[in-house]
Amino acid sequence: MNPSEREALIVDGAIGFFAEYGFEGKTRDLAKRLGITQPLLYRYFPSKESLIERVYQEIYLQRWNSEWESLIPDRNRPLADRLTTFYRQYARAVYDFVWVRIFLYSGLKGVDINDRYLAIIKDKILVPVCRELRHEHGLPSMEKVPITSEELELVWGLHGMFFYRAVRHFAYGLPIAKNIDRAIENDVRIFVTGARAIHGSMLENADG
Amino acid sequence: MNPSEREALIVDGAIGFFAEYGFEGKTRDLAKRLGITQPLLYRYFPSKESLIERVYQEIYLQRWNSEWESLIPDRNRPLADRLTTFYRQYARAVYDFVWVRIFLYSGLKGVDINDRYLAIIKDKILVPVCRELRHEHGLPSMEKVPITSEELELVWGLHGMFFYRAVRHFAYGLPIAKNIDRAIENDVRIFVTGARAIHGSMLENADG
DNA sequence: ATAACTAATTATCAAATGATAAATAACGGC
DNA sequence: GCCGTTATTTATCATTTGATAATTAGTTAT
Repeated sequence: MNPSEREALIVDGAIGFFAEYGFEGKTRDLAKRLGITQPLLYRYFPSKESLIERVYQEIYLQRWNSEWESLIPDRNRPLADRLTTFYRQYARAVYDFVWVRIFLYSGLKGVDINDRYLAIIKDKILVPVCRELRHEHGLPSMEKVPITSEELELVWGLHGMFFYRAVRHFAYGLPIAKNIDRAIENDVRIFVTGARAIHGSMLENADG
Repeated sequence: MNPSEREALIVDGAIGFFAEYGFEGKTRDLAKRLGITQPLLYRYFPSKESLIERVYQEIYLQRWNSEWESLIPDRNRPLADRLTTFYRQYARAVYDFVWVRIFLYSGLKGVDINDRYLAIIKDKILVPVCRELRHEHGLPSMEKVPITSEELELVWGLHGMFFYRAVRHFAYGLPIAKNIDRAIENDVRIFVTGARAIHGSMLENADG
């Protein structure tokens, strides 16, 4: 088999394998799953750790759509629409066995790539959503009144509704809503409606 | 040292150790952390797996308060109060490094104790919350119209806001709200307000 | 067809790891 | 203080595991 093809096969197999067993999964078991011998892995990757590193790259870099970053601030559309659209598309990217589990395993392991990834979520999605909520609710801009930890917590709440659904399903094997699109629509409606009711009072007695 | 004391020390140490490194953590490292030799572990537990089993017992059984099960249906108090009280108390029990991480590690590992635990969450808390919401919103009782997967998803949403906060903090090391009690109050207000807005329409076009 | 190259396998190493056996240290009762 | 009991340690085993070296098999160019 030609090298680039074989390499892709190994990486693909490694993603599924580590997603299932965690990064302590044994190279021999991975090789068996791939139908190759264990030393062959070392012709393509100098060490197990370097293969794992490659798995991170593959998993994280491929599933982010930079259009989302311009979708959130697009005031031509109602905010609820933008949020629903974003989370539905995001679901198509990350409501996935291997993604969710590798994200959890690597988080528990403390890999730095998670920090970078979550910083993107925060800076490119959550903070912009806060900005839109301020605008929506006629509250002072972030330049005038900086974002508070309580406000950020509010939007992490929406993200939590979304992400915990995946944890429930892919980590704990529980059933989730049959109609994901509708579930996401519900998440967003609850969030938008609820946020309207409390966002204002939040900024009055802010303590950071 | 007397045996029961030593055993408790080992279990305690094991909880913290496995929470940090996962269940693939090495018995020698655990022993070192405890200031004892590795074979001594085997005088108290016949195998590593049995020690892990013991860790599960300790973690899960100790942190459930059966009073919560009667708190949720107590119609003398406003539902929002009951929910806020429950989640604040629950936070005191489970917003904890070792609990959250062992819960995640064991979930990914597929240990059956998680199924049992989550079944309790569902049957003793979430379904009852649905029942209260039905009552609150003047909707038909669950005996007349059985709970739908969409409704259950709604209350899992609140749970997700709550639990993902812990994941963010203890798995990914991110900062969370300074004032946890207020954050929980916000979760509940968003949920109750939002649910009021969508719960009714949910039961009309229900498809299970 | 054969040489050159390289993909892949077999054989193997050294360290790590769960577990056990034998030896030692500590403690309590008399 | 001596003796039996047991908590604990030292020494060690058998496997497992990541990694490497040597060998074989398969492909391509001439």
